[in-house]
Amino acid sequence: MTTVLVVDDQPLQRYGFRMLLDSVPGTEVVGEAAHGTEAVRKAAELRPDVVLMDVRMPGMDGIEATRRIVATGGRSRVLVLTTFDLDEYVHAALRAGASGFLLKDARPEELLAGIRAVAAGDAVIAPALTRRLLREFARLVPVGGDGSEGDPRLGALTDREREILVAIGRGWTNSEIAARFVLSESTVKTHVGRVLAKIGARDRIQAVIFAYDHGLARPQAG
Amino acid sequence: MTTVLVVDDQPLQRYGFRMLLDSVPGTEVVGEAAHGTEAVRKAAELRPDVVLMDVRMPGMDGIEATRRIVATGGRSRVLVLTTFDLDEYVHAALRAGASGFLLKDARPEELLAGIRAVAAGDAVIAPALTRRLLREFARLVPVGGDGSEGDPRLGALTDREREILVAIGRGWTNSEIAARFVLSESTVKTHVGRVLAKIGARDRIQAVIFAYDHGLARPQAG
DNA sequence: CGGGTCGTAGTACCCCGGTACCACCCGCCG
DNA sequence: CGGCGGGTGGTACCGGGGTACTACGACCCG
Repeated sequence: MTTVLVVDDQPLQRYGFRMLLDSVPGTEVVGEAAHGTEAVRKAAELRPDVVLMDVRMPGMDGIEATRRIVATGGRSRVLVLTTFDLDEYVHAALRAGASGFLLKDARPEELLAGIRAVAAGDAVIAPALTRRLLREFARLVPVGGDGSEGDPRLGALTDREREILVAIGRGWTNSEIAARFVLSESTVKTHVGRVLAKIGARDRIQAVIFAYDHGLARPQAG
Repeated sequence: MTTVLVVDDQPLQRYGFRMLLDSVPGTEVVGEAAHGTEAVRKAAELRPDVVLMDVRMPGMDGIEATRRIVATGGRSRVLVLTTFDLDEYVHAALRAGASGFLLKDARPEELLAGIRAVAAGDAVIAPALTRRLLREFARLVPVGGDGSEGDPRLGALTDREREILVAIGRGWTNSEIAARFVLSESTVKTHVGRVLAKIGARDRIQAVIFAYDHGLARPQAG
Protein backbone atom coordinates (compact mmCIF):
# COMPACT_ATOMS: atom_id res chain seq x y z
CA MET A 1 0.00 0.00 0.00
CA THR A 2 1.36 3.37 -1.06
CA THR A 3 0.49 6.15 1.36
CA VAL A 4 0.05 9.65 -0.02
CA LEU A 5 -0.07 13.12 1.50
CA VAL A 6 -1.94 15.60 -0.70
CA VAL A 7 -0.77 19.21 -0.51
CA ASP A 8 -2.79 21.89 -2.30
CA ASP A 9 -4.36 25.15 -1.20
CA GLN A 10 -7.57 24.43 -3.05
CA PRO A 11 -9.93 22.12 -1.16
CA LEU A 12 -11.66 21.04 -4.35
CA GLN A 13 -8.38 20.01 -5.91
CA ARG A 14 -7.50 17.97 -2.81
CA TYR A 15 -10.89 16.33 -2.96
CA GLY A 16 -10.31 15.33 -6.56
CA PHE A 17 -6.98 13.77 -5.79
CA ARG A 18 -8.37 11.91 -2.83
CA MET A 19 -11.23 10.51 -4.86
CA LEU A 20 -8.87 9.39 -7.60
CA LEU A 21 -6.25 7.83 -5.35
CA ASP A 22 -8.64 6.13 -2.97
CA SER A 23 -10.54 4.67 -5.91
CA VAL A 24 -7.63 2.50 -6.99
CA PRO A 25 -6.27 -0.40 -4.93
CA GLY A 26 -2.71 0.04 -3.74
CA THR A 27 -2.81 3.73 -2.94
CA GLU A 28 -4.30 5.54 0.01
CA VAL A 29 -4.49 9.21 0.92
CA VAL A 30 -3.45 9.43 4.56
CA GLY A 31 -3.57 13.17 4.94
CA GLU A 32 -4.02 16.59 3.39
CA ALA A 33 -2.32 19.95 3.81
CA ALA A 34 -3.33 23.38 2.53
CA HIS A 35 0.07 25.10 2.59
CA GLY A 36 3.78 24.48 2.98
CA THR A 37 4.04 24.76 6.72
CA GLU A 38 1.28 22.26 7.27
CA ALA A 39 2.81 19.99 4.65
CA VAL A 40 6.15 19.82 6.43
CA ARG A 41 4.49 19.11 9.74
CA LYS A 42 2.20 16.40 8.41
CA ALA A 43 4.95 14.76 6.39
CA ALA A 44 7.00 14.34 9.55
CA GLU A 45 3.97 13.10 11.45
CA LEU A 46 2.42 10.74 8.89
CA ARG A 47 5.60 9.65 7.08
CA PRO A 48 3.81 9.03 3.76
CA ASP A 49 5.50 7.22 0.89
CA VAL A 50 4.70 10.05 -1.48
CA VAL A 51 3.91 13.73 -1.01
CA LEU A 52 1.82 15.15 -3.84
CA MET A 53 2.93 18.77 -3.76
CA ASP A 54 1.45 21.83 -5.41
CA VAL A 55 3.88 24.67 -6.12
CA ARG A 56 1.80 27.80 -5.87
CA MET A 57 0.44 28.17 -2.35
CA PRO A 58 -0.05 31.05 0.09
CA GLY A 59 2.60 31.23 2.80
CA MET A 60 5.37 28.70 2.36
CA ASP A 61 5.30 27.49 -1.23
CA GLY A 62 5.74 23.94 -2.47
CA ILE A 63 9.41 24.32 -3.36
CA GLU A 64 10.49 25.37 0.10
CA ALA A 65 8.27 22.71 1.64
CA THR A 66 9.86 20.12 -0.63
CA ARG A 67 13.32 21.20 0.43
CA ARG A 68 12.46 20.86 4.11
CA ILE A 69 10.75 17.51 3.75
CA VAL A 70 13.65 16.07 1.77
CA ALA A 71 16.14 17.54 4.24
CA THR A 72 14.65 15.55 7.11
CA GLY A 73 16.06 12.43 5.52
CA GLY A 74 12.82 10.52 5.92
CA ARG A 75 11.79 8.13 3.21
CA SER A 76 8.99 10.33 1.90
CA ARG A 77 9.44 11.26 -1.75
CA VAL A 78 7.99 14.40 -3.19
CA LEU A 79 6.12 14.52 -6.47
CA VAL A 80 5.59 18.12 -7.52
CA LEU A 81 2.41 18.81 -9.41
CA THR A 82 1.57 22.15 -10.93
CA THR A 83 -0.44 23.79 -13.64
CA PHE A 84 2.48 25.92 -14.80
CA ASP A 85 5.39 24.38 -16.60
CA LEU A 86 7.76 27.26 -15.96
CA ASP A 87 11.38 26.23 -16.24
CA GLU A 88 12.17 28.05 -13.04
CA TYR A 89 9.71 25.91 -11.16
CA VAL A 90 11.12 22.74 -12.61
CA HIS A 91 14.72 23.62 -11.85
CA ALA A 92 13.91 24.84 -8.38
CA ALA A 93 11.87 21.76 -7.59
CA LEU A 94 14.56 19.40 -8.77
CA ARG A 95 17.24 21.24 -6.86
CA ALA A 96 15.00 21.09 -3.82
CA GLY A 97 15.13 17.33 -4.09
CA ALA A 98 11.80 16.49 -5.70
CA SER A 99 11.55 13.02 -7.22
CA GLY A 100 9.20 14.11 -9.95
CA PHE A 101 7.44 16.92 -11.70
CA LEU A 102 4.08 16.50 -13.40
CA LEU A 103 1.52 18.88 -14.84
CA LYS A 104 -2.02 19.00 -13.55
CA ASP A 105 -3.37 18.36 -17.02
CA ALA A 106 -1.89 14.87 -16.88
CA ARG A 107 -4.30 12.04 -17.40
CA PRO A 108 -5.27 10.12 -14.24
CA GLU A 109 -3.35 7.02 -15.30
CA GLU A 110 -0.24 9.13 -15.85
CA LEU A 111 -0.53 10.54 -12.37
CA LEU A 112 -1.01 7.09 -10.88
CA ALA A 113 1.92 5.71 -12.82
CA GLY A 114 3.98 8.66 -11.59
CA ILE A 115 3.06 8.02 -7.99
CA ARG A 116 3.92 4.35 -8.30
CA ALA A 117 7.26 5.15 -9.92
CA VAL A 118 8.16 7.70 -7.27
CA ALA A 119 7.12 5.35 -4.48
CA ALA A 120 9.39 2.72 -6.03
CA GLY A 121 12.33 5.10 -5.83
CA ASP A 122 12.30 6.11 -9.47
CA ALA A 123 11.66 9.56 -10.83
CA VAL A 124 9.23 11.01 -13.34
CA ILE A 125 9.04 14.12 -15.45
CA ALA A 126 6.12 15.23 -17.55
CA PRO A 127 6.90 14.43 -21.19
CA ALA A 128 6.32 18.03 -22.22
CA LEU A 129 8.98 19.14 -19.75
CA THR A 130 11.36 16.27 -20.40
CA ARG A 131 11.99 17.62 -23.85
CA ARG A 132 13.29 20.96 -22.64
CA LEU A 133 15.15 19.30 -19.83
CA LEU A 134 16.93 16.97 -22.21
CA ARG A 135 17.94 19.83 -24.44
CA GLU A 136 19.49 21.61 -21.50
CA PHE A 137 21.08 18.42 -20.31
CA ALA A 138 22.65 17.72 -23.67
CA ARG A 139 24.00 21.24 -23.57
CA LEU A 140 25.39 20.92 -20.04
CA VAL A 141 26.99 17.53 -20.41
CA PRO A 142 30.42 17.98 -21.97
CA VAL A 143 31.14 16.05 -25.11
CA GLY A 144 33.00 12.80 -24.57
CA GLY A 145 36.10 12.70 -22.37
CA ASP A 146 34.70 12.32 -18.89
CA GLY A 147 38.13 11.72 -17.40
CA SER A 148 37.86 7.97 -17.47
CA GLU A 149 40.55 7.77 -20.10
CA GLY A 150 44.03 6.49 -19.67
CA ASP A 151 43.76 3.02 -18.17
CA PRO A 152 44.86 0.56 -20.84
CA ARG A 153 43.06 -2.20 -18.97
CA LEU A 154 39.74 -0.64 -19.97
CA GLY A 155 40.69 -0.68 -23.61
CA ALA A 156 41.63 -4.32 -23.37
CA LEU A 157 38.03 -5.20 -22.61
CA THR A 158 35.65 -6.08 -25.40
CA ASP A 159 32.28 -4.34 -25.57
CA ARG A 160 30.58 -7.32 -24.04
CA GLU A 161 33.10 -7.58 -21.25
CA ARG A 162 32.69 -3.90 -20.46
CA GLU A 163 28.95 -4.40 -20.14
CA ILE A 164 29.57 -7.33 -17.85
CA LEU A 165 31.88 -5.20 -15.74
CA VAL A 166 29.21 -2.53 -15.39
CA ALA A 167 26.75 -5.21 -14.33
CA ILE A 168 29.22 -6.45 -11.74
CA GLY A 169 29.56 -2.86 -10.57
CA ARG A 170 25.83 -2.73 -10.03
CA GLY A 171 26.14 -5.60 -7.59
CA TRP A 172 24.33 -8.13 -9.74
CA THR A 173 24.96 -11.82 -9.17
CA ASN A 174 25.94 -14.10 -12.02
CA SER A 175 22.44 -15.48 -12.28
CA GLU A 176 20.96 -11.98 -12.35
CA ILE A 177 23.34 -10.96 -15.10
CA ALA A 178 22.45 -14.11 -17.01
CA ALA A 179 18.76 -13.27 -16.70
CA ARG A 180 19.12 -9.64 -17.74
CA PHE A 181 21.36 -10.41 -20.70
CA VAL A 182 19.52 -13.57 -21.63
CA LEU A 183 22.58 -15.78 -21.31
CA SER A 184 23.44 -18.98 -19.53
CA GLU A 185 25.17 -18.68 -16.20
CA SER A 186 28.11 -20.55 -17.67
CA THR A 187 28.61 -17.84 -20.26
CA VAL A 188 28.41 -15.17 -17.62
CA LYS A 189 31.04 -16.98 -15.59
CA THR A 190 33.29 -17.14 -18.63
CA HIS A 191 32.89 -13.41 -19.26
CA VAL A 192 33.39 -12.54 -15.61
CA GLY A 193 36.52 -14.64 -15.48
CA ARG A 194 37.98 -12.86 -18.48
CA VAL A 195 37.10 -9.46 -17.07
CA LEU A 196 38.80 -10.28 -13.78
CA ALA A 197 41.89 -11.48 -15.60
CA LYS A 198 42.09 -8.43 -17.85
CA ILE A 199 41.69 -5.80 -15.16
CA GLY A 200 43.81 -7.73 -12.69
CA ALA A 201 41.13 -8.25 -10.06
CA ARG A 202 41.16 -11.35 -7.90
CA ASP A 203 37.40 -11.40 -7.39
CA ARG A 204 34.28 -9.49 -8.34
CA ILE A 205 34.53 -7.32 -5.27
CA GLN A 206 37.71 -5.73 -6.54
CA ALA A 207 36.07 -5.50 -9.94
CA VAL A 208 33.32 -3.41 -8.32
CA ILE A 209 35.99 -1.14 -6.85
CA PHE A 210 37.69 -0.93 -10.23
CA ALA A 211 34.38 0.00 -11.86
CA TYR A 212 33.76 2.79 -9.38
CA ASP A 213 37.30 4.12 -9.59
CA HIS A 214 37.02 4.29 -13.36
CA GLY A 215 33.62 5.86 -13.59
CA LEU A 216 31.87 2.77 -14.93
CA ALA A 217 29.59 2.62 -11.94
CA ARG A 218 27.39 5.41 -10.68
CA PRO A 219 25.65 5.93 -7.40
CA GLN A 220 22.30 4.22 -7.38
CA ALA A 221 20.53 4.41 -4.09
CA GLY A 222 17.66 2.07 -3.81
CA MET B 1 -2.00 7.39 -37.43
CA THR B 2 1.50 7.21 -36.01
CA THR B 3 3.96 5.44 -38.32
CA VAL B 4 6.85 3.55 -36.75
CA LEU B 5 10.14 2.15 -38.05
CA VAL B 6 11.44 -0.71 -35.90
CA VAL B 7 15.22 -1.08 -35.73
CA ASP B 8 16.71 -4.12 -33.97
CA ASP B 9 19.18 -6.77 -35.01
CA GLN B 10 17.07 -9.54 -33.54
CA PRO B 11 14.21 -10.62 -35.83
CA LEU B 12 12.23 -12.00 -32.93
CA GLN B 13 12.43 -8.69 -31.13
CA ARG B 14 11.23 -6.85 -34.22
CA TYR B 15 8.38 -9.31 -34.54
CA GLY B 16 7.33 -8.65 -30.96
CA PHE B 17 7.30 -4.90 -31.49
CA ARG B 18 5.34 -5.24 -34.71
CA MET B 19 2.73 -7.42 -33.07
CA LEU B 20 2.37 -5.02 -30.18
CA LEU B 21 2.20 -1.84 -32.23
CA ASP B 22 -0.07 -3.18 -34.94
CA SER B 23 -2.45 -4.54 -32.32
CA VAL B 24 -3.38 -1.09 -31.08
CA PRO B 25 -5.29 1.44 -33.17
CA GLY B 26 -3.39 4.59 -33.96
CA THR B 27 0.04 3.09 -34.53
CA GLU B 28 1.40 1.20 -37.49
CA VAL B 29 4.78 -0.37 -38.19
CA VAL B 30 5.74 0.76 -41.67
CA GLY B 31 9.17 -0.83 -41.81
CA GLU B 32 11.95 -2.72 -40.10
CA ALA B 33 15.73 -2.50 -40.10
CA ALA B 34 18.35 -4.87 -38.70
CA HIS B 35 21.25 -2.46 -38.30
CA GLY B 36 22.17 1.21 -38.33
CA THR B 37 22.91 1.60 -42.01
CA GLU B 38 19.60 0.12 -43.03
CA ALA B 39 17.85 2.24 -40.40
CA VAL B 40 19.23 5.48 -41.85
CA ARG B 41 18.25 4.48 -45.35
CA LYS B 42 14.74 3.37 -44.44
CA ALA B 43 14.13 6.39 -42.26
CA ALA B 44 14.89 8.66 -45.23
CA GLU B 45 12.74 6.55 -47.50
CA LEU B 46 9.71 5.88 -45.28
CA ARG B 47 9.79 9.09 -43.20
CA PRO B 48 8.16 7.46 -40.15
CA ASP B 49 6.88 9.54 -37.25
CA VAL B 50 8.89 7.52 -34.79
CA VAL B 51 12.00 5.35 -35.10
CA LEU B 52 12.18 2.67 -32.41
CA MET B 53 15.94 2.23 -32.14
CA ASP B 54 17.99 -0.48 -30.47
CA VAL B 55 21.47 0.55 -29.33
CA ARG B 56 23.49 -2.62 -29.63
CA MET B 57 23.69 -3.72 -33.23
CA PRO B 58 26.36 -5.13 -35.49
CA GLY B 59 27.85 -2.60 -37.88
CA MET B 60 26.58 0.91 -37.30
CA ASP B 61 25.09 1.07 -33.79
CA GLY B 62 21.90 2.82 -32.76
CA ILE B 63 23.63 5.93 -31.46
CA GLU B 64 25.33 6.77 -34.71
CA ALA B 65 22.19 5.92 -36.66
CA THR B 66 20.22 8.25 -34.40
CA ARG B 67 22.70 11.05 -35.03
CA ARG B 68 22.41 10.67 -38.79
CA ILE B 69 18.63 10.42 -38.82
CA VAL B 70 18.26 13.50 -36.65
CA ALA B 71 20.84 15.35 -38.74
CA THR B 72 18.74 14.98 -41.88
CA GLY B 73 16.28 17.41 -40.38
CA GLY B 74 13.32 15.22 -41.22
CA ARG B 75 10.39 15.09 -38.84
CA SER B 76 11.19 11.55 -37.68
CA ARG B 77 11.84 11.36 -33.96
CA VAL B 78 14.00 8.65 -32.47
CA LEU B 79 13.03 6.68 -29.40
CA VAL B 80 16.01 4.67 -28.20
CA LEU B 81 15.17 1.34 -26.63
CA THR B 82 17.74 -0.92 -25.02
CA THR B 83 18.08 -3.67 -22.47
CA PHE B 84 20.97 -1.93 -20.87
CA ASP B 85 20.75 1.33 -18.96
CA LEU B 86 24.39 2.27 -19.26
CA ASP B 87 24.85 5.96 -18.50
CA GLU B 88 27.16 6.28 -21.44
CA TYR B 89 24.41 5.03 -23.72
CA VAL B 90 21.92 7.48 -22.30
CA HIS B 91 24.23 10.46 -22.58
CA ALA B 92 25.37 9.51 -26.04
CA ALA B 93 21.81 8.93 -27.23
CA LEU B 94 20.61 12.25 -25.90
CA ARG B 95 23.54 14.11 -27.40
CA ALA B 96 22.82 12.33 -30.66
CA GLY B 97 19.41 13.92 -30.60
CA ALA B 98 17.17 11.10 -29.42
CA SER B 99 13.75 12.15 -28.19
CA GLY B 100 13.52 9.39 -25.65
CA PHE B 101 15.23 6.52 -23.93
CA LEU B 102 13.34 3.52 -22.64
CA LEU B 103 14.35 0.10 -21.32
CA LYS B 104 13.18 -3.06 -22.99
CA ASP B 105 11.76 -4.34 -19.75
CA ALA B 106 9.19 -1.55 -19.91
CA ARG B 107 5.59 -2.63 -19.83
CA PRO B 108 3.77 -2.51 -23.18
CA GLU B 109 1.58 0.40 -22.12
CA GLU B 110 4.67 2.35 -21.11
CA LEU B 111 6.19 1.78 -24.51
CA LEU B 112 2.98 2.82 -26.26
CA ALA B 113 2.69 5.94 -24.10
CA GLY B 114 6.31 6.72 -24.93
CA ILE B 115 5.72 6.39 -28.65
CA ARG B 116 2.68 8.61 -28.47
CA ALA B 117 4.56 11.22 -26.47
CA VAL B 118 7.51 11.22 -28.84
CA ALA B 119 5.23 11.42 -31.87
CA ALA B 120 3.58 14.44 -30.26
CA GLY B 121 6.94 16.16 -30.02
CA ASP B 122 7.49 15.49 -26.33
CA ALA B 123 10.25 13.40 -24.80
CA VAL B 124 10.34 10.43 -22.48
CA ILE B 125 12.89 8.85 -20.21
CA ALA B 126 12.52 5.57 -18.37
CA PRO B 127 11.68 6.32 -14.74
CA ALA B 128 14.64 4.27 -13.53
CA LEU B 129 16.94 6.47 -15.61
CA THR B 130 15.18 9.73 -14.88
CA ARG B 131 16.29 9.45 -11.30
CA ARG B 132 19.98 9.36 -12.13
CA LEU B 133 19.53 11.97 -14.82
CA LEU B 134 17.88 14.33 -12.37
CA ARG B 135 20.63 13.82 -9.88
CA GLU B 136 23.22 14.71 -12.46
CA PHE B 137 21.13 17.61 -13.60
CA ALA B 138 20.83 18.95 -10.09
CA ARG B 139 24.58 18.55 -9.76
CA LEU B 140 25.28 20.37 -13.01
CA VAL B 141 22.88 23.18 -12.29
CA PRO B 142 24.38 25.43 -9.59
CA VAL B 143 23.96 25.12 -5.84
CA GLY B 144 22.13 22.74 -3.68
CA GLY B 145 23.12 20.23 -1.01
CA ASP B 146 22.53 17.06 -2.94
CA GLY B 147 20.85 15.42 0.00
CA SER B 148 23.05 12.37 -0.10
CA GLU B 149 23.85 12.83 3.58
CA GLY B 150 22.03 11.60 6.59
CA ASP B 151 21.29 8.00 5.70
CA PRO B 152 19.83 6.62 8.93
CA ARG B 153 21.38 3.25 8.12
CA LEU B 154 24.83 4.75 8.66
CA GLY B 155 23.91 5.96 12.11
CA ALA B 156 22.69 2.51 13.03
CA LEU B 157 26.20 1.12 12.69
CA THR B 158 28.50 0.97 15.70
CA ASP B 159 32.02 2.38 15.41
CA ARG B 160 33.48 -1.07 14.97
CA GLU B 161 30.95 -1.98 12.34
CA ARG B 162 31.70 1.20 10.42
CA GLU B 163 35.39 0.25 10.44
CA ILE B 164 34.48 -3.15 9.11
CA LEU B 165 32.35 -1.59 6.40
CA VAL B 166 35.26 0.57 5.29
CA ALA B 167 37.46 -2.52 5.16
CA ILE B 168 34.85 -4.28 3.04
CA GLY B 169 34.81 -1.23 0.80
CA ARG B 170 38.54 -1.64 0.29
CA GLY B 171 37.90 -5.09 -1.07
CA TRP B 172 39.51 -6.97 1.77
CA THR B 173 38.55 -10.58 2.42
CA ASN B 174 37.41 -11.72 5.84
CA SER B 175 40.79 -13.25 6.59
CA GLU B 176 42.57 -10.05 5.55
CA ILE B 177 40.32 -8.01 7.78
CA ALA B 178 40.96 -10.44 10.63
CA ALA B 179 44.71 -10.10 10.13
CA ARG B 180 44.68 -6.28 9.94
CA PHE B 181 42.38 -5.85 12.91
CA VAL B 182 43.93 -8.72 14.86
CA LEU B 183 40.72 -10.63 15.24
CA SER B 184 39.56 -14.14 14.56
CA GLU B 185 37.84 -14.77 11.27
CA SER B 186 34.73 -15.81 13.18
CA THR B 187 34.52 -12.40 14.75
CA VAL B 188 34.93 -10.73 11.40
CA LYS B 189 32.13 -12.85 10.00
CA THR B 190 29.90 -11.82 12.87
CA HIS B 191 30.63 -8.15 12.28
CA VAL B 192 30.18 -8.44 8.54
CA GLY B 193 26.87 -10.21 9.01
CA ARG B 194 25.61 -7.45 11.28
CA VAL B 195 26.77 -4.75 8.86
CA LEU B 196 24.97 -6.42 5.98
CA ALA B 197 21.79 -6.72 8.01
CA LYS B 198 21.87 -3.09 9.15
CA ILE B 199 22.49 -1.51 5.79
CA GLY B 200 20.19 -3.91 4.00
CA ALA B 201 22.80 -5.50 1.76
CA ARG B 202 22.45 -9.10 0.69
CA ASP B 203 26.21 -9.65 0.30
CA ARG B 204 29.50 -7.83 0.67
CA ILE B 205 29.41 -6.69 -2.94
CA GLN B 206 26.39 -4.53 -2.28
CA ALA B 207 28.09 -3.38 0.89
CA VAL B 208 30.99 -2.15 -1.25
CA ILE B 209 28.53 -0.27 -3.43
CA PHE B 210 26.87 1.17 -0.35
CA ALA B 211 30.25 2.30 0.96
CA TYR B 212 31.07 4.09 -2.27
CA ASP B 213 27.66 5.70 -2.55
CA HIS B 214 27.96 7.05 0.97
CA GLY B 215 31.49 8.31 0.77
CA LEU B 216 32.99 5.67 3.04
CA ALA B 217 35.22 4.40 0.27
CA ARG B 218 37.55 6.50 -1.81
CA PRO B 219 39.21 5.80 -5.11
CA GLN B 220 42.50 4.08 -4.44
CA ALA B 221 45.32 4.26 -6.90
CA GLY B 222 46.77 0.96 -7.89
C1' DC C 1 21.80 -5.75 41.54
C1' DG C 2 19.71 -6.75 36.69
C1' DG C 3 19.49 -5.51 31.96
C1' DG C 4 21.09 -3.60 27.78
C1' DT C 5 24.73 -2.93 24.24
C1' DC C 6 29.02 -4.09 22.20
C1' DG C 7 32.91 -6.76 20.91
C1' DT C 8 34.68 -11.05 20.76
C1' DA C 9 34.56 -16.14 19.41
C1' DG C 10 32.95 -20.56 18.13
C1' DT C 11 30.41 -24.56 15.26
C1' DA C 12 27.76 -26.27 11.53
C1' DC C 13 25.91 -25.89 7.12
C1' DC C 14 25.03 -24.56 2.32
C1' DC C 15 25.55 -21.96 -1.80
C1' DC C 16 27.69 -18.89 -4.89
C1' DG C 17 31.80 -17.46 -7.07
C1' DG C 18 36.01 -18.48 -9.32
C1' DT C 19 39.02 -21.67 -11.89
C1' DA C 20 40.39 -25.02 -15.23
C1' DC C 21 39.41 -26.99 -19.34
C1' DC C 22 36.94 -27.98 -23.35
C1' DA C 23 33.72 -27.05 -27.24
C1' DC C 24 31.01 -24.84 -31.00
C1' DC C 25 29.63 -21.08 -34.03
C1' DC C 26 30.29 -16.91 -36.33
C1' DG C 27 32.46 -13.08 -38.99
C1' DC C 28 36.57 -11.22 -40.56
C1' DC C 29 40.93 -11.31 -42.79
C1' DG C 30 45.30 -12.77 -44.68
C1' DC D 1 40.86 -21.90 -47.99
C1' DG D 2 42.56 -21.70 -42.95
C1' DG D 3 43.26 -19.15 -38.87
C1' DC D 4 41.76 -16.20 -35.27
C1' DG D 5 39.15 -13.46 -32.03
C1' DG D 6 34.80 -12.88 -29.81
C1' DG D 7 30.63 -14.72 -27.93
C1' DT D 8 28.35 -18.54 -26.18
C1' DG D 9 27.91 -22.90 -23.63
C1' DG D 10 29.17 -26.96 -20.76
C1' DT D 11 31.36 -30.00 -16.68
C1' DA D 12 33.84 -30.55 -12.51
C1' DC D 13 35.84 -28.98 -8.41
C1' DC D 14 36.57 -26.42 -4.10
C1' DG D 15 37.18 -22.63 -1.14
C1' DG D 16 35.38 -18.43 0.75
C1' DG D 17 31.25 -16.06 2.01
C1' DG D 18 26.93 -15.81 4.41
C1' DT D 19 23.53 -17.63 7.81
C1' DA D 20 21.89 -19.51 12.08
C1' DC D 21 22.64 -20.06 16.60
C1' DT D 22 25.11 -19.91 20.78
C1' DA D 23 28.23 -17.93 24.27
C1' DC D 24 30.88 -14.97 27.35
C1' DG D 25 33.29 -10.89 29.27
C1' DA D 26 33.34 -5.68 29.56
C1' DC D 27 30.94 -1.82 30.21
C1' DC D 28 27.23 1.47 31.31
C1' DC D 29 23.05 2.76 33.43
C1' DG D 30 18.82 2.87 36.10
